[in-house]
Amino acid sequence: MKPTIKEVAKKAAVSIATVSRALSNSGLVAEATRDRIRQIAEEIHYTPNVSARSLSTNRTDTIVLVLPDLFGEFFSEVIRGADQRAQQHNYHLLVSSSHNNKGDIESALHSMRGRVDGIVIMSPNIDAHTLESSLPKSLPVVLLNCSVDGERCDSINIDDSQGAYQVVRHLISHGHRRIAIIKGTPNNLDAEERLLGYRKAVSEGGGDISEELEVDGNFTELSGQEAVTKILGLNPRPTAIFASNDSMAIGAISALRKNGIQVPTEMAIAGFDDIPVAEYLRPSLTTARIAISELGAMAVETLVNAVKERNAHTKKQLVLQANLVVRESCGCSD
Amino acid sequence: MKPTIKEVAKKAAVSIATVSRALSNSGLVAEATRDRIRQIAEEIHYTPNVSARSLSTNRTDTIVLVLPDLFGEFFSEVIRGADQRAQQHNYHLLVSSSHNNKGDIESALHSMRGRVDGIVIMSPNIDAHTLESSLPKSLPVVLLNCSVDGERCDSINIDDSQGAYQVVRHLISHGHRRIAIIKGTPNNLDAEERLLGYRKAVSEGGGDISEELEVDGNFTELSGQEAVTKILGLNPRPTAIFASNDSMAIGAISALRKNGIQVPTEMAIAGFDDIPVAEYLRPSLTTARIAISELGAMAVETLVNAVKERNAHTKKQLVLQANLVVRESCGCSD
DNA sequence: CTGAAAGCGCTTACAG
DNA sequence: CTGAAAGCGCTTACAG
Repeated sequence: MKPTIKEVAKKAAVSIATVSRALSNSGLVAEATRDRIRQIAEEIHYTPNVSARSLSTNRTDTIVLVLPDLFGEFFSEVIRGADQRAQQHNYHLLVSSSHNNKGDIESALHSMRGRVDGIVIMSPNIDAHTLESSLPKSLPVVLLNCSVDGERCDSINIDDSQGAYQVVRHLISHGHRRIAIIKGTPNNLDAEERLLGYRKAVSEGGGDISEELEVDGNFTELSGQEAVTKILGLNPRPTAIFASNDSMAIGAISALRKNGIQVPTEMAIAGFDDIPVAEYLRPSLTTARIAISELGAMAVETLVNAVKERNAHTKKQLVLQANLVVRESCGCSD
Repeated sequence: MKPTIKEVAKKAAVSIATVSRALSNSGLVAEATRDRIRQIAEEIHYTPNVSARSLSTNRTDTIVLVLPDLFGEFFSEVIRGADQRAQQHNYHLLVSSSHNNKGDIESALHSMRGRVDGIVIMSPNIDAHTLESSLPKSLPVVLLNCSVDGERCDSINIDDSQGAYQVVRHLISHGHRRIAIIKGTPNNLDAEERLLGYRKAVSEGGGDISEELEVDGNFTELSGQEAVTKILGLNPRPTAIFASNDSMAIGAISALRKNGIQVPTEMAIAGFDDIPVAEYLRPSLTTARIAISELGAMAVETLVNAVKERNAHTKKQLVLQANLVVRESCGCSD
């Protein structure tokens, strides 16, 4: 079976305490002893038992990333950034999707107790109370796009309203006055904030504000496609669409093309997120860029710091900017 | 601090053995006792210490998915399927990217010892020897798209050559005789197999076989874009392009459009994978469909079974079919 | 610089 | 049905 510290100790003719110290670089061990122990450990392929170590040290060197979903490039970018940063810090990364479901979040968080040193949770559904009550005390937590305020956790939020404002403002400045929005998932923090940014830009710019211009969506390509049907039924027809994320913009463009409507000449479109594929579409997508993988990396960085500080540090509230990227789909690439 | 089994035992006035049995459903415990213990555990928010349990049981209820990379929709779909199935079986999912790097794979596999009950590894780089030697004995392993043969592990492979064959055959049957291929990453198993399928279809169909038609790529959008430059320089110019995956097809279409070349009328294109976004592109992408999330789910299913069988089962070699999906980009949607 | 021993918090034969 | 006790494999004060 798997060799244990005892075998190493026996072969090296030392105590297990010395083996432990030699292998973990802690405590003073005579160089010769240490080298001998290391070599023997190598020879018999010894690796310390992780559970035993964790039980002693009360650390797991593992963190978890709880995401609402794992569908699409947005989340894969978050994971990529998180994985990379976790590896840099020698942490293992557990991932878990909560399906935006209260029960799933609670059971996920519950089952993580003792399994991880800290938690990054992205839970944009507006349901602050539930989330707050199911968060473990005593364990470092970083909140990503959560509507929970309070100084108990570090948090990172995207400046959604500002990003949406910039995008719509850009459309306005190029003459559009009747701009539809495809909204994100209902009760979703990012969706709400982007809607507010849209409204602010439209009203400031003297554009049409009306409920019929605010069409339902749920952040998927399919919902973007479906929204277009409604938008094309409006009278007068809007001249531009702001999709609350890139996936819906992709779906929308697809549907417009199917209907024989040229983008951007007959209908301008812009999205939000700047997922990697956005620049490779034709027309390439005008959008509000957020550094998605950086978001994942920042979250992990913040969490690792919290773990090192034993959660006794002053909690930070970070905001990640979203920046307008003008490409072809809005028809005003100047 | 976190309550332990002792506190529960004390409050319930029983031994810790009884608490353990009551909470794990194992062993007979009087119903009344069990209910009382459960209630107390609930009250004081007791959760068993995972490390202690693992140390005793020698199980971790965790599996790991080692991927070459985390970039793009392909891998995110694999993770999604794996996560879903792992949750169904009450396993936790660790993810790790190896960057297709020998050292990273070894250290990843090494650091997993004792941390997981089993490993799913996708390592399409052709480097069977290294991989085989760094695989842990005694731990269940499922190989995804690896060129390792042998009956020591379960394995799942995509039928790449057959999929590529179908796609190219389709192009041939619609009159194309000069078809370029954008190859995948060098020394990558899937890339090689797709190339073989391409060659077989072209030669059977009486198309042009030549080295200049086989252009380098590395599975990224950018490389697809770059490949187009070379392809457009060929004389005579090919009438169709088979990109070895969808991401490169997206990059290729982007570059063709930039060059003012209409897809599919002036140049037909097909990809491989059927990533979710493929059907929402305009033109929508003709491709070889593989059930990507299903691949991740199958891998986990197979692994969980191996864990339950204590790895003493007969190992299976599974092959996942790829099926032609005809859409707009090849110009022959009939 | 090294060792003996306690302790981390569980599970599970073994008795009764 | 329940308890006492051994044992899982480490780490880490405490001595020396």
